Amino acid sequence: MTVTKRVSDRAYQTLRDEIVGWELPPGSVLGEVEQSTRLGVSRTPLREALARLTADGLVSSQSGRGLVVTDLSLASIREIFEVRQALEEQAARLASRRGDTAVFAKLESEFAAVNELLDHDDPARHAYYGLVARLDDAIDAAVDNSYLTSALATLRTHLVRVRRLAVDDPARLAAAAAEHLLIVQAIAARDAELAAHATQVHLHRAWRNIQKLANLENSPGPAPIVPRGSP
Amino acid sequence: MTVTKRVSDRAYQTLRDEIVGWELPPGSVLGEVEQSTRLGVSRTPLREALARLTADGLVSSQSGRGLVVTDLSLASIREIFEVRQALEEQAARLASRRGDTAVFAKLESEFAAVNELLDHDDPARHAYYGLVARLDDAIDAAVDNSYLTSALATLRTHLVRVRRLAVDDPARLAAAAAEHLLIVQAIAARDAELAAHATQVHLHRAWRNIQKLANLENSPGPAPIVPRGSP
DNA sequence: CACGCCAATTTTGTATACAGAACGTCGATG
DNA sequence: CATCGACGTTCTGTATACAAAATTGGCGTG
Repeated sequence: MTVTKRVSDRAYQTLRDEIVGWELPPGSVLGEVEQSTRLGVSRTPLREALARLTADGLVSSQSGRGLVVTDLSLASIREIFEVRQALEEQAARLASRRGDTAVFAKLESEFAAVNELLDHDDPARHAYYGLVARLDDAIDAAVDNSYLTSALATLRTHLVRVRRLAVDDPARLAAAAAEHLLIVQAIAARDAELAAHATQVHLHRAWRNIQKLANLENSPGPAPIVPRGSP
Repeated sequence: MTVTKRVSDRAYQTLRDEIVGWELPPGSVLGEVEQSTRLGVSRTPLREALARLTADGLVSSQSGRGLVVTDLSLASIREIFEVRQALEEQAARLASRRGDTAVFAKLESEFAAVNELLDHDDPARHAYYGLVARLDDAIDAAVDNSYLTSALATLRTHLVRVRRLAVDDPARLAAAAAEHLLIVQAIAARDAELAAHATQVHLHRAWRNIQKLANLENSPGPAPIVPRGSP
């Protein structure tokens, strides 16, 4: 357990968790004095936390009128996925070349048995997402590229926020697990091209699934997935 | 001329320019009080500037002992290029699909006549790099993806710092211009695949050129390109 | 002579106070 | 009744003061 003693780090993590956990939904305005009193910290460390969140792209200064939580329109999710396509394909390629085969072989066996994880009714799918997180960690370690790793980290933060929109689809989850299995197999077999292509397939299907869900919720039109609003 | 009135922004831009301009070479330690007195600002806005530089990856906290300007080893440049491969290929693809053909056709004619720019002896190659910057801007506008654009912006900041290592090679500059020409032609012709491949070719050659220069300077060994030191 | 510990100083992290700017509101006037 | 302007409130941005932590130097001891 990494105990962060810096107050600004605690404020950052708290706000970040609240944003990705939808306790602070898109459009929420974050006044400095308001949040500093709420979190019990001074304005100085809070400003540092907000600066980091701005750098992450989780909040942005809406026309000078305070900071607001970035919205999650379908268009912005598409933008995230376009970057994700580029970075995750590259990560899959590099991991195939540099990764520890044994590590990915073990992950392969775990993904092969993922049905058991999905059967245990775990409302938040903690076991499954934990396995995916361990795959992400293994890829990060394999690529050994701090720039790529940090870029992927911020992307994943945004994707956790998106996840809320797509959780309730067990069929999609099982399909995603199968797609992950192919990616891990390719990396374990040091097949960079297959890993890259399998990653593209996975992201294509994930994006299509999000599009489908968005169309179901508020059909039709290019409207934002969630209405703006404060808690 | 965008006049930045915020003191923290001025401090950020000043430090950023000094870092990419090698006035603050890699390894320089940036004490808060030292820099705040030097720039004539208080510590609070300076800390915000340093936080942004940290987010950019230009400075990092070296084991708690103050902030230091990130070093530019050959390994770190390779990492930058691995991310660049992924993002610029994607940008080229998307620009080919979404770009304004007329804009890129005009840039195409300018790159075709780039020899004239390179003939005028401009020590800093301002005209040439200005043209490249306009190409970057056109691509940013074409891709219309804020996440991708901001990621490319930070990458380009690092690349300006790298540029110092590769300026003195007119033959390479002419070759790079020809490579850029092909990329622009492909985008103007809406040939996404060719644009992607031409981008890969360009980045491959640019990286090879940097490797060659690094080997010439301090052969052999995986040593950093520049020795660490303060000004 | 080397290793370790203690103290002094510098440095970072946090809090608060002050100033300036922007937004909203209330009132007055056309 | 609508619109424009001025005032007040509230916000961000900046500076400074305070506290805590870490490093460096020196001194003592093994």
